[in-house]
Amino acid sequence: MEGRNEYKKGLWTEEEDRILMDYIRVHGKGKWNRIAKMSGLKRGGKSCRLRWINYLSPSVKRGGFSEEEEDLIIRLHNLLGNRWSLIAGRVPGRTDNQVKNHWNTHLSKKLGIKNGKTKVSVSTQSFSRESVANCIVHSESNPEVLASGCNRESTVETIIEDKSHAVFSFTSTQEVTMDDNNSSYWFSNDDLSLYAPYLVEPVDEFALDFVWDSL
DNA sequence: AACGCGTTCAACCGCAGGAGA
DNA sequence: TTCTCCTGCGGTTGAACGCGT
Repeated sequence: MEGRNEYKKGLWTEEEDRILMDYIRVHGKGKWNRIAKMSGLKRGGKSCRLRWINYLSPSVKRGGFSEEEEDLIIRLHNLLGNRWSLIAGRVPGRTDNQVKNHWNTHLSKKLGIKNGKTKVSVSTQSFSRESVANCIVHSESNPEVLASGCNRESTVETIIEDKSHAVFSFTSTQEVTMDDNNSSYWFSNDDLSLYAPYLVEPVDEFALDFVWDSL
């Protein structure tokens, strides 16, 4: 059906927009496959639905995102992850596609998030649960060695916490060194959410002393 | 002016789940 | 219960655009 080449693809023309608008104005939305057939458009139902929801609907807000909208999206994304429709549902006038695109092209860069990973910088190599000031990192291959260095891309394997420390155990393709005290590590957001949610969603009482580095 | 390259975002794709026959 | 149709979702693609050389 839609998989075959009987439907037009690509950008919509003004004429197609007008036809779809006129049809919906008279008959209402829904039953998109029927609309596609009855309106005379050579478009699939899915394409018609998407065009209406993301562009033609009067409830869609055009133009750039405000700071308030961005802030809301960031907070909702921390809470919900990539559940764009849920996020969009709480940002008036914005569609899931708009929110998703804006996140991928602007906000992920702004926050230093790439490929689902977040860069966490710590000022020293010890990590106190009370002050949450520092971070102890042990290498998987050599548990005795404190890891340091910049931009190490890592996968958290385990994290052990007691009252005063959190110990990340991770794999890394890079050699672990013991040099500088100014370290940055890349951890997947999933790992952080699971093992150290207070890093992903800062909580005031922990008085986090870390920086979300921008790229 | 022409070209190459990176960025943006509209649109597509595959899949899952719900509704109803 | 099973099947078909419809809708909605998240990831991906590619055309259009802007900018630097």
